[in-house]
Amino acid sequence: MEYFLDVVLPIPLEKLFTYKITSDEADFIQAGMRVAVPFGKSKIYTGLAYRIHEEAPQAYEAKEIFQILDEQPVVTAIQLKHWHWLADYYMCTLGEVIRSALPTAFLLESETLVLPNKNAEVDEMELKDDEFLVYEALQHQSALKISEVCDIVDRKNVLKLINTLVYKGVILQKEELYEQYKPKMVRYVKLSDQYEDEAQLADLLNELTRAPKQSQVVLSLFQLKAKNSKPIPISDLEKESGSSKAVIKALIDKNVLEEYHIRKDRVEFEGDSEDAKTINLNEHQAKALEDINQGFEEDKPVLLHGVTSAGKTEVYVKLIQKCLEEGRQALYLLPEIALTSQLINRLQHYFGEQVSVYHSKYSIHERVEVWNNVLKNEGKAQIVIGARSSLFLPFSNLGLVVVDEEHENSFKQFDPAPRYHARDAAVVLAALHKANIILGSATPSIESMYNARTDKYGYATIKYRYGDVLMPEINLVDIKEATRKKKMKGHFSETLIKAITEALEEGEQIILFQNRRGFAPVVECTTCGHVAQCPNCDVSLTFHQHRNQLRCHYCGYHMALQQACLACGSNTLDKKGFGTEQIQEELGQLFPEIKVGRMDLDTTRGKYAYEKIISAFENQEMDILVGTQMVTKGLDFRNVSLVGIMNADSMLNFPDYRAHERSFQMLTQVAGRAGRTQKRGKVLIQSYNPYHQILQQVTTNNYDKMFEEQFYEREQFKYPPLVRLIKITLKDKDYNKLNEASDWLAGSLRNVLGNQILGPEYPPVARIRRDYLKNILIKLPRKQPLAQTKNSIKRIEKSFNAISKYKSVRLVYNVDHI
DNA sequence: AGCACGCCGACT
DNA sequence: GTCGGCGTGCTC
Repeated sequence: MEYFLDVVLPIPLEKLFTYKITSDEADFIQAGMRVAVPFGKSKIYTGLAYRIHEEAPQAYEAKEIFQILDEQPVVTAIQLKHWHWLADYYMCTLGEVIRSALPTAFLLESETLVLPNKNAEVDEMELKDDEFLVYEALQHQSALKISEVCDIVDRKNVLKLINTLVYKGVILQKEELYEQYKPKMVRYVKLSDQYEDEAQLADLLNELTRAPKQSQVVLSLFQLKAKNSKPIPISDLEKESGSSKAVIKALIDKNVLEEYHIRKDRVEFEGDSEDAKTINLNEHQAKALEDINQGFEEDKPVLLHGVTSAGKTEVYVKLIQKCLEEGRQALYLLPEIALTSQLINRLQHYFGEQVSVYHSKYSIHERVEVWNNVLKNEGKAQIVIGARSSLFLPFSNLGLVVVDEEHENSFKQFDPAPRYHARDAAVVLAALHKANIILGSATPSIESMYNARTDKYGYATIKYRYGDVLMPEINLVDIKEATRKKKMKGHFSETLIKAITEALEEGEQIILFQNRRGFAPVVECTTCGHVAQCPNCDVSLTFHQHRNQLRCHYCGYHMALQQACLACGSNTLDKKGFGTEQIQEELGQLFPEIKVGRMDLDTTRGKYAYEKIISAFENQEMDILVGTQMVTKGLDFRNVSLVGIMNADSMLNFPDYRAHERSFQMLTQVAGRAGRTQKRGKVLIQSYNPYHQILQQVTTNNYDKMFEEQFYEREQFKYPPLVRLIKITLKDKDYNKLNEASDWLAGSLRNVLGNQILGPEYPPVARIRRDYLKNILIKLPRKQPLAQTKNSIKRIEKSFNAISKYKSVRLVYNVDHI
């Protein structure tokens, strides 16, 4: 009997690939194990075992698998189900889901190595220059990677070269698989066994009198041993004895000390914790908890709508505690890693070492460890806090999902497929596990509120801030009027300057919100009107002060700021608009003696960059924090009494059906950072149009009014949640081909779906990274069967791909595009 | 997606 | 004349 294995490969192809396996392998392999398989001419890929069967493929001869990589499945059946749903719903392949779901360290690929042919007689005169360089390099090194060969000959394509060398018998090729994950080993030391004997030990100490450094090390070892009986890491011994690695190494070499290794988790919690039972909820929180549990009884997701600073976290902690008591795992999803550090501290305070963290700033090794801990249902992974990718962890027994700040757009993944919305995917995940799920926000998304009002979701609300703190006082500042009367200093109105001065005098901190990074978005020549453009994208370059550079925020292109205009040569360059950097600089001029910090994409690059800025601000090392939307997201600072929004108009005027909803959320959230203690906080919103309905709704904290109006508009103009949106983006380097192709595609779609098709249209930025873009939007009525429509779309895509001139045009689907 | 094979311009 | 560009087709 022959056995076969269907394998999912992490590539954007619909189909499974079938490999031949032996009957032993067939007995051993289970779905969800990783297997290394040959793919294409020479490569080895990691795939996921999907199904074992005995049906030999008809059209081709199946290859044999290369290696089984796991003893036990690393992916559970529930995960596979969930991933199928994702691939289906978000119109991508299972392979693409796997690619972003598995920690990259799990997906090893082979690398071609070039080895010298030891047996060959090489006539050096027979080799060309490039060939000789490679040959010579291999005399000193035992193997070269392809990329190293490229460096040696300074060329991009070395394939032909390598083939020639193989043909001439100079080199051999080998495919090498790398296991990327390596457990972290900590080095420990102990005294060699022979010195257990008192007499031997005395001799040793005698001997060492002439080596004071070494004898100090041995004495320190005894001191450490006396403190507790735990193994002694070399690093501790180094510190205790105050001597160098070399001294310890000498002792190890002399066999006085013995070195050994113990495997250690990279991420560990140290500290004390307090029982979650000690939390006392106030009456509002307790009522909310009751309503939540009511919703859970009915097996519904529940929306928790609590004002900023209402104490939602305590409610979550109670829910998590109950979930753990039932012996089930809990997942806490956050939109942004910026938020995790504050939350980790709070959760660890209650749940100690049961908390694990999972997000993209963790190293590939740390991710594997968390993955394995979750898979084995280890104690330390009972609660996982993480960004959207933690949805993919191998939970076996998930009991609760918390989606905090559920309105956040960053829950939707944009660039690589799967373009999923973590909140919606979490609802599905919870259903698969029969787990409870709670979505929390101070400003729920229109979608979730709609679901709550139509009884699809349960609903709980907290209308009062924790500890009876008052909602902040929000005032609008008309800067149109102020500008006319020339009463602005830079971007600061007199009102704002006065408020800042007052807060500083009181020793309080201030947050200033400016939804744009960099210094000035546009640099324009006042003589000829020329504006510096990105050569790869259809946008103007943004000026960044600290590096004196012009940068493109789409492709990362950058150039030094020119002294003179590139078009006409005059030196009348003027910086228009303003970003966080410029605000920071203006503050320096207005208030020279205070400390100003900045938090935006540019200042939060490293792994601990967020933590540094946040804790510096918490410790009041800065008086004012200037930031982009990052500062709006759930951060909790005690001493902030004033929040200033530099300009509310740019958000409101954004050309998008969500602009108003988003502005309301952002402004309400950032306002919520003010006055989190007894003193009532103050918020100033500068705007050219203070009578805008959204600004009025923000100042009166009228979510309901905002919801009614926005919902009405979406009903009128057919936008979600009343319809489903699928956006198809076409990309091509050739402008004319793109236009032709998108017209063809839109036309074919119209034949089937009629006036549900909008476009094709150019997006606001019509060229990115040298690719021209065009969008086609599909608006599907809620009741129209989704699966059927997607099938029609996929069918049309097939015909599209069959047209050879459109081959180079790439299609990107974005379901429920935001 | 990679990565091969295959056909056209700019250099030794 | 070759080298290297990238356009098309396939991967069990």
